[in-house]
Amino acid sequence: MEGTKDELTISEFGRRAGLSHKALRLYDVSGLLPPARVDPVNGYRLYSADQLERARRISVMRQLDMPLSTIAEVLTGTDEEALIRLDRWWAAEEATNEARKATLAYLRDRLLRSATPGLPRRPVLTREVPETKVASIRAEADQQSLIGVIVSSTIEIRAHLTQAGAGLPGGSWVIYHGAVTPESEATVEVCVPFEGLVDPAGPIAIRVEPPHTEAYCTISKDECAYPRIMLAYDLLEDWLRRSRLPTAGAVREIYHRDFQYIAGPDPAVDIAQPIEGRR
Amino acid sequence: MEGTKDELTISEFGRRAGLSHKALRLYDVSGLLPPARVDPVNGYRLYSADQLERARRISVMRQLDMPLSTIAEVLTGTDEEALIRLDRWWAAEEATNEARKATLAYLRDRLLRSATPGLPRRPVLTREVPETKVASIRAEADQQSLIGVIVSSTIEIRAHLTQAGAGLPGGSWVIYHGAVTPESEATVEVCVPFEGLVDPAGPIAIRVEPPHTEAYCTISKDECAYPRIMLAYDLLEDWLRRSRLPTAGAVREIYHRDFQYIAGPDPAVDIAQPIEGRR
DNA sequence: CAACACCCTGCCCCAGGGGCAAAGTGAAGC
DNA sequence: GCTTCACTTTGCCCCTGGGGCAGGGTGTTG
Repeated sequence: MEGTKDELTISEFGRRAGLSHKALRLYDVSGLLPPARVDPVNGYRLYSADQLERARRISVMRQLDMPLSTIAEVLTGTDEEALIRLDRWWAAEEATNEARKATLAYLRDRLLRSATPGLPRRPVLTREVPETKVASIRAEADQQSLIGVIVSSTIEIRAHLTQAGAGLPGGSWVIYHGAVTPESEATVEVCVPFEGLVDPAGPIAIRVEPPHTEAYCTISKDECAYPRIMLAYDLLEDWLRRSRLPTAGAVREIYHRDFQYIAGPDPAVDIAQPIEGRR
Repeated sequence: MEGTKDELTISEFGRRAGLSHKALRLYDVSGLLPPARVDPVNGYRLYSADQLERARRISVMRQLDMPLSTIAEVLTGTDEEALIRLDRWWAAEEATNEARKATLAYLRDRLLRSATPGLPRRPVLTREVPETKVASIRAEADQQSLIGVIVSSTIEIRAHLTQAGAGLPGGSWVIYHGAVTPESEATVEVCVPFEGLVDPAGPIAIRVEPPHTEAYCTISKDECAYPRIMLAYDLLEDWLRRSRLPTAGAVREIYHRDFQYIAGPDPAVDIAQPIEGRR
């Protein structure tokens, strides 16, 4: 025993703090909790009783599944600052948990739909789309930045078209040249149709969208959030597989004329897939 | 392109399912999602379009942070069964999240208390404890089994003492011969004091608890749950450090005479630490 | 002097992949 | 036929947060 000396060996310290000697060794080499003193002869780690408070805090934070790097950040500075950073981290955790809940709801729906097949609550239709002149911006986007990219690009294009005196028949769409999932980013192309003569400018390109046939499915703004929106994609793909029609181009989301980014139950967006139609 | 053939290469399949080729390779070797066919010449993995549904489900479940082994379990059998297992898993996740919330509350309290020092909301007192004859059961317990072990041991001892015709002055306590944290288990000793002459039986030992001085702190049943109960331990330890009195034995939780495992705000439990008192 | 309880470092292991290298392979263009 | 490009395979090392074990040093106690 150490008696009156305030130096604790690693296992004594670990016992009092609720940490294994393996964890303490790790926290030492990572700099999160270096011992007060290391015996230069032994190499023994010697902790002071004053370090118990920090060690216990670390132990509790690990029980919250907080990464060591985050713990190190949170525990710098005063306790008031630590409290603020802790609350901020927890808010982020709550947010991801909300996202998990939404994902769970989607998964349940998918399993239920498969359990009771033939329940296409929204029809998939086809239509002919005429040749259209569009101004577009291509950008890389991940799921976090996607909405921001779409909104800002649309505004930028609209401003350019208006300034150029072009006619705006309304509506716009986003072509997904790859899958934007929580893990992978992809190129998206924001398109705004117009009438008249307009020069390209900066990131804004002018091109002609060729005429085509597309299969589409209309959903509301409420159904437009990830992962709920996946249901519409599933529906469309199901229809395509059953109809045996080959696809002809990238999938797109078409925003109706009066679309605003405010939630609501009214039809507002088409999920569309160009197909090789009968001409 | 594969054309009309229903065999997809690994990257095509991954693109359609939202899974990386690394993940697919892993799911193959782990048996979670083996490809429909492996070309014996190439070694190329060839997936069928029918496997897309399972792959997408796996992808969504991974977004929920479900371990691969759990996914494999959940996805066996019919979709209805899968749904049930999914809900069961989510209920467990919710439970751990509730526990995290409680731990967060404790951590915030600890940081707050340290931020505004000198806030001992409950007094720590000392008292002399006379020599006492007790019947006790020692058992290994982790945090999950702890309450069950305590309750069942207490009942077992009480039954034995009653049957032996001993007098029961009431109350009981649990001595922690080690730390019971969410990670580590330890030996706990459930003690029931009695009067009269009783034989030991099975796991029940008879011994004399020596007279001692102890520092203690009284809390309510509400405050008795982990990790909230840690506050009482902190309080006691703080007091001990400031009083500079050496400890003399293992810490214990003393349940008052009328203790029942029903929540409530009334004082019900003493957290006590034997100390080397002035005789 | 031996036994035992500690302590150290170093190595391999887990999930769930990411990243990179070396090597084989298929199809398309020239 | 040859090159190029895209694609595939295997293999290895990396990350987090430790657990477990081996081999060797140390300090106290009987």
